[in-house]
Amino acid sequence: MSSERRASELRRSMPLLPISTVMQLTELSARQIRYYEEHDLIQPHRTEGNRRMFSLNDVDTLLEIKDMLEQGVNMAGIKKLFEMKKNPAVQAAKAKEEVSDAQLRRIMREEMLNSGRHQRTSLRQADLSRFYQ
Amino acid sequence: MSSERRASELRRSMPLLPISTVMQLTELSARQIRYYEEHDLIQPHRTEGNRRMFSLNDVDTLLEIKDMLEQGVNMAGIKKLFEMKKNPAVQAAKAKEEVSDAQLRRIMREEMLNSGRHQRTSLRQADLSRFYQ
DNA sequence: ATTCTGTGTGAGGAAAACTAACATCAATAG
DNA sequence: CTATTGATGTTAGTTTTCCTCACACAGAAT
Repeated sequence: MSSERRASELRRSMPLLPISTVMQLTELSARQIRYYEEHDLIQPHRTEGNRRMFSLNDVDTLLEIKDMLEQGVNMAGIKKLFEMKKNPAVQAAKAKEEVSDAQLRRIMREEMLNSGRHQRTSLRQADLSRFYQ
Repeated sequence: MSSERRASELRRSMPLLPISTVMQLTELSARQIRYYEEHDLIQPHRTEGNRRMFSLNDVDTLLEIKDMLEQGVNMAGIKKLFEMKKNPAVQAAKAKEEVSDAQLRRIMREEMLNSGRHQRTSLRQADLSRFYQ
């Protein structure tokens, strides 16, 4: 009944990684990573000495951001999509899997119109529906 | 069919963590971690700039080392135990789970006597059999 | 034609990590 | 009992990594 401590028990939200590691894992530049933080898409921890420390969740988020950018979505669009992900209506729909693509698109459109009174056109760059199956 | 990249796919042998993170994860001092490396119990990677980068496997190994030290095994004993772990005979026995405690102890004793012609007494500090159940 | 967006780059400064050396204190050996 | 060894602490001096801030720039949007 010896030690039960294991590195595999790591919480995905634990701040473990310096920016250099995250750069390698995501193939993003430090500039890009900091820019996305500036736009509040990630909130890495800070050490006492003000160094950013990233979690595995942060890495996943950055990979999603990279993906969307590569597909032509701009920052504003990504922000909206992330907000939407937190939306209880969307989450419930996704969880129950009782939505068709069309329905999900409608939910998303409503949410966008609802919260996007400003810069209404900012999402036109790409078809967002691609990002939810 | 979007991105399949995930931080959860991380190989446990990937060098991800700086020493500060490993210190927190293991509650070991930098001095201790470097000392164990000096004694070849871990082999962390190095960045281009000579910084140590640790894998999750390294963290696990360090936790094992800590465990053994706390139970009174000295470095020499830990080295032997780690060598034993790599021993095909022991591995096979463990894998097949067809060994009793007594049998495993005998295998280990033989291995110790075999490879430990020098400093035969260095392991006396603690009962090694505790470390294999 | 001008503004906005996302990213590159460089300067200057601070934090974190490195090696090497010496200090310490308990356990072991002689 | 004294001397040695083993594991760790501490400190000094250096190098690397990361930080912020500022300016540059190309392509897209207005």
